[in-house]
This record gives sequence, C-alpha cells and structure tokens, in this order.
Amino acid sequence: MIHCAIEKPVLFSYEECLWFLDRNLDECLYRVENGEVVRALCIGGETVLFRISDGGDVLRLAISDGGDKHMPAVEAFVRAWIDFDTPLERFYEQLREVPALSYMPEQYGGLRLIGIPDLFECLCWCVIGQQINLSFAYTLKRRFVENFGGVVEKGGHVLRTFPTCSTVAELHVEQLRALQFSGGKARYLTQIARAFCNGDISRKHVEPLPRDERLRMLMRLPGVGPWTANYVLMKSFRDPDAVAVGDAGLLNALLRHGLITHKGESSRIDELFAQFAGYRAYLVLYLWRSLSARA
DNA sequence: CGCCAGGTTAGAG
DNA sequence: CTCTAACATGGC
Repeated sequence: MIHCAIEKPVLFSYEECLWFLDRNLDECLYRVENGEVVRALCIGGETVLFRISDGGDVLRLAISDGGDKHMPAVEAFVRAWIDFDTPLERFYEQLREVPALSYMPEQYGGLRLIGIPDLFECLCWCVIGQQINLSFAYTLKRRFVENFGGVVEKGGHVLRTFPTCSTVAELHVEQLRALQFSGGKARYLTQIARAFCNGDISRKHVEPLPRDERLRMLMRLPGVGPWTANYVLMKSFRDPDAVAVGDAGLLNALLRHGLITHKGESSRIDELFAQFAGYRAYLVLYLWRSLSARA
C-alpha cells in the first residue's frame, strides 16, 4: 500500500464531488463507501486498485500493494477525472450576474466536472444513455460491464473495468439485444468498437483538432449525433465551452429557472450561454446539478 | 394507458 | 433544409 496527497485546488468541495459520484446507486465502475471512492484502473496492461479519501486541505490517494510504480499515472488520472486544474472564480462571477443562477456558487460551490477520460468508454456511455431515462441507462451499463468488462478482486473489493473495444467489436447484436439493448444501440456499440480497433478513430487523432473538426470526426461514427459529440467534448476532452445541445435535462433545468418559457427557444439559450464563454460546460453541469435534490 | 427519457437515423416533402 | 416515425424499455 502506497499513499500520496494532492493539494486541493481553490473552490473545491470534496463533499459536492462525492455527491456527484454517488448520486446514482447503480454505478458499476467504482464504489463510494464511507466517504471514500474505490476504483480499478488499467495502466499499461496492469489493473491497479486505488482509493480516494478526504484529507482536509489535501486529497489522499492510496494504491493497493503491487501498484506502487503507478502512482504518477493514478494521480494524473484523478486530477483529470475530477478536474482539478480549472479555476472557477470567473465562472462564479458569471453566475452571480444572472439573478436566476446567483444562488449556485453558494449551493454547489466547489463542484467539479467529473469526466470520462477514456474516449471509447465515453462514447459507449453516450450511446447507452441516448433517449432513455438515466436509471435504465445505468442498468444497461451495468449489464454491459458485468458481461463484457474485466473483474478485479483485491482487499475484499470486487471492482470492474470497462469492456475493451476489441471485446465489444466481436459481440453479436443478439448478445446485446438479450440484455435489452435496442437494435440500434447494439449496432452502434459494435460499429464504434470496430472503428477503434481499425484505427479509424482514436483520442490521438481527435485531440489535436479544433472544436468543429473534433465534432465532425466524432459525428462520422454511427449513433453519434450533435448531442453525443458535444457531450464527449465536455466529458472526455474537457472542452470548456462544449454544450450538449438539445439535452432533455438541460432544457428542463432552463425551464425550472425561468430562463426559457418553452423548449425550442434556441436564441434565448444561445444568448445565455454567450454570457458564459469559457465556462459553458460548467454551466451545463451546474444546471444538471440543480435537477437533483440534495440527498 | 400515456408521456417522457442525458437522441439518432432514415425517409419523405 | 426541415419534419416525422421508429427505435425498445423503464419510471412515473
């Protein structure tokens, strides 16, 4: 067991981030227990288990034995996953300028944009979640991971890793249909997996491109439309201005705040987001956050 | 039973 | 380019 402490950034709330990580009880890629996050991570062919806990001014990381040499990679993953490196001061100023949103820095202060660093995982999660309610989406993801992903058992924990593209590329549509995936989702998932295996797409290819090119590259994949492409920019590439256009939850949040009176007021939405240049993705996150009551 | 859900696609006009 | 139906199923 090796430990490490990361200094928390300004405007960081362990509690808020933990709330986000724990808000859905059916998450299968990590566990939240006793205020700690436990997760498995594949690094260079090895699977290491790590644990995150609150250490006051620091975040504590612990890696289970054997994984000592992977601490730098785990630390880098956690920093990226929980978005340590975005300063939020300016965003909170922007929120305070909009009366309907001015409560947010107080209510959700320190909430960070928890990402999905792996591009393949992020795309699969989008396809799984399209046009179904979130709880069913988590059910489908669990079935997907439990049936086709990896398992690690260490120190009394059973943890799972996301299926690899080579595994998913070999799946038959009927295997996914049996898990109650629609025919469309089943086809998209296997086709996207093949695109990764073929090298038709990879993070390395997409990352260097400007936003429009990234969107275009992503939308060439089957099952990837504007919503998914922007969601991927937000959660996997950390584009600060990516907005999941037309998102059902986002529209509901805008309605609840009286920022629009009916869905389809795209010009008014554009105006609002224009005020949040540099932090549009964070505005989406905080609006999503507002849809869930505090536990 | 009906309507909506972290949408996308194919086909028609 | 815009509009529509179909997709499959759960939650309410």
